[in-house]
Amino acid sequence: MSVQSVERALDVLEALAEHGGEAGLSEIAARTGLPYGTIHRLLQTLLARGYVRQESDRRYALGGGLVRLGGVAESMVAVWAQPYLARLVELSGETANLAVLEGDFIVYVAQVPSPRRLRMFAEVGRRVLPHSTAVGKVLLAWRPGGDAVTVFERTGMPRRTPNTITDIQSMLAELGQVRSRGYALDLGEEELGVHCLAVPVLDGDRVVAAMSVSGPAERIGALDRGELAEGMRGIARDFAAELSPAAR
Amino acid sequence: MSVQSVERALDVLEALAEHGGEAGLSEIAARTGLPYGTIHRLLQTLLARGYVRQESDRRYALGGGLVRLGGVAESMVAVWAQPYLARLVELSGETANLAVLEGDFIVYVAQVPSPRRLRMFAEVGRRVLPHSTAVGKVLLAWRPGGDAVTVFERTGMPRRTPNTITDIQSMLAELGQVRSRGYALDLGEEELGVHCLAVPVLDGDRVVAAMSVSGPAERIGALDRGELAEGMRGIARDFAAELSPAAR
DNA sequence: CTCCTCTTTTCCGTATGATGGAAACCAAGT
DNA sequence: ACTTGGTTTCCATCATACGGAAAAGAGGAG
Repeated sequence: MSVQSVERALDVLEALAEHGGEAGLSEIAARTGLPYGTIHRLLQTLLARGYVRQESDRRYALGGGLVRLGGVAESMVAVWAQPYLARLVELSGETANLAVLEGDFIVYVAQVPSPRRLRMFAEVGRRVLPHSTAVGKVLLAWRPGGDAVTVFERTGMPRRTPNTITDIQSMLAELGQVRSRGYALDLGEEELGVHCLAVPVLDGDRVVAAMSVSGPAERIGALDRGELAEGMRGIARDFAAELSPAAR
Repeated sequence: MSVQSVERALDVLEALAEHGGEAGLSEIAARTGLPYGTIHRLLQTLLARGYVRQESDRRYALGGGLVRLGGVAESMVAVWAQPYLARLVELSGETANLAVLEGDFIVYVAQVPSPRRLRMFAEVGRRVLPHSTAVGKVLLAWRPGGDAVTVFERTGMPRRTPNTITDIQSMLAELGQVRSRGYALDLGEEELGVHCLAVPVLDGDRVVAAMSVSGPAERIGALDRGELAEGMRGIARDFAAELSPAAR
């Protein structure tokens, strides 16, 4: 049914990614539980094709080939998302966005703008830090364990507006709340006067993306959050279903 | 030495990417020359792991897993590039950038700013169209055959300034020149008053990235282009050597 | 400088697991 | 209902990946 060596090669790449993109042979062995000889052979193959590179201290790291494939894949996701984002716009009347976590940044990969005259636009491709956005909170709230903490340690939590949450304790509390109520808010924390509401796109219990609607504070404030979030979760679920129909 | 099934799985992924990220089984077979049964089995494996997804019309497409790995890999490249960009700044006195082609967009993945008071800054992560930048020209000039044409067909070539090259014939001539002299210029084609000079980072004869320096027209104009380009090519070569020491 | 330890790389006989041709299946159009 | 083009499944065969263990390197400590 499934090709063992390919699965293992993927295990190796994932182990490498989880180690921050760089690891020694033995660290990979510890993570994957595979014998040294096997890992080494797989790495040689990936190396020859440019999907892994070897540093001077003979540690291994993810290589440029993945950047290429990842880019193509990302542009596809944007296309698939279009109809779902359109539904979000219809539901809320506001601009809808799809964002993913890439490294430590939030990247907006697709958008459908609101039909209103006054509307948000966050150009597709823009990168922002996670702490000041609703999509960022969603993407981190559903991550395993201490992921969020380490991300914030690396990026810091610079103040963007007076409303930005800049201390890690408050943020962790916020993330807990986000998780329990199923959606995240951004009340002018990235830009004053701009509010957002975001929900996760879940594949099983793994978050693969976040969808949000954003617009001027007054209009967003006038909506019934619970109801809106409920509708958005439905759309996010449909989208997730299209992304991985019966995978795993 | 090398694991056959992994190599073939990579062939399949690359074939998919070259087809624009989406293809039927038989199209992949045509490209790779592998038997149907084999490809199908490999695809099932990649499918189960989320690196490929299947559309409702049972065609295959690159999946979300690649976005994740690609993101991690990209953030690594930025780190490795730092010292080389610093050398570029030292050489030119201007801001140095590293950019890659991601889908149809140019993405700036790393930057070291100039020490001058008046300096360029193009925030890392920014996406721009290729036709109006020196890095864009470089990345397309070294691509095989008609790649450049198809990219421009998809993106169009919107006028950014009076200097922007907006017609495809002139652009193809420009790319030929870029290739023959070994570097590309942007003379205020993306933004008036801002000039850039870019060189390719080559792995064998494949472009993996482009490095550029950019600054105010007067200062860039005062430099000896040939000499600067020569120095930059050396740095780009060193960087390429670090990226793939003895690969392929 | 030499020894010792830790990590990476190479080797090779074995049996596991990938292979691919061909047949069944499915969808869509005629 | 039939034909066609593409996709999925099957299975006997043997090429291939496997992994234990030994060799080679790289550092660090004495």
